[in-house]
Amino acid sequence: MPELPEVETVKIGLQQLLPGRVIAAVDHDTPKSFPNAEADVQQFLLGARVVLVTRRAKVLLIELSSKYSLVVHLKMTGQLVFRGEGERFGAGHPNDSLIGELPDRSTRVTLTFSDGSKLFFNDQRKFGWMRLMPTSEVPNLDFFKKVGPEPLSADFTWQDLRDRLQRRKNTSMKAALLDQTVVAGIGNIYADESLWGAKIHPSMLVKDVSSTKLHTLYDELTAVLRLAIEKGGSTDRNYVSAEGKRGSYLTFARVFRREGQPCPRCGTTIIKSRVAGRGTHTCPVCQKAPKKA
DNA sequence: CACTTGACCTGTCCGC
DNA sequence: TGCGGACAGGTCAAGT
Repeated sequence: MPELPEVETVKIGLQQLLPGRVIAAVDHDTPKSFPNAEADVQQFLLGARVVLVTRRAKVLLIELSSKYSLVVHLKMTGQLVFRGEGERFGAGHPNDSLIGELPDRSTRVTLTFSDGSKLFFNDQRKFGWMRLMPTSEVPNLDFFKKVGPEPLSADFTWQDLRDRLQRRKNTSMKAALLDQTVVAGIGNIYADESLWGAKIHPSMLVKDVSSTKLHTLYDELTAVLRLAIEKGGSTDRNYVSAEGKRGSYLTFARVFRREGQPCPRCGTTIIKSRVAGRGTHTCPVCQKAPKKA
């Protein structure tokens, strides 16, 4: 579900809401969603204070005063929603919350803070997880050792994008952009949106795309990620912010989920196909398909 | 090694 | 209305 802009939006919300709160209790259902030893929970989670909330790639890091961190991956359908004590508002409430009473049937973990407020980890498909581990060991996770640079960091240049994509020269542009070891945080939505922006067909092999096009892709990718963060991310069905609010980027999307509608650049009907095993949206005129091999 | 495909889960939508 | 199959924004393991 959530890609970089969605996880960033959740992080911004949690960083405003959580630091200083002390964890008083935890409830969870499947070990898959919360794969932590009970002894660690007792010693390093309960009684710990939240110090800082950060993000790397699509992963959230909730740093605790115990020198442990809660590492959270929302995968496809995860949500992290905060509720103050006594708050039970749902859809239609003035705060624009998308979801209702919590916990609900997708709630996998509930953290209760000493002031009565709660953080709910919901995950319909159970792909996501919330893992407690020493903060110092987080960078040693396989995922973090392999993951590529943050596309919005100040020192990430178009040449970096070009060089890293070209490590996957024989694969499609779409597969290369989705590869988290190339660049961190890009998923299906922003891959399609940025490739449309740069007029690159997702099936084009990386080696067949010019440097000029890759420079344009860098501009489009960074712009679309920034816009999406500004709009609070994309809500298709599941995603909500830490406050339970929808993101509005899809209102601005040019091709994603817009099959059958006109291309905003040339008016041709947007089509949906399958590239790299994923639903893929393109303008058949703006994005010229490579010749079949 | 580089690259692709299937598995992990639940819910929803679409066609018959 | 019911049922089967395809599909959904991510990542791994296993396959070619």
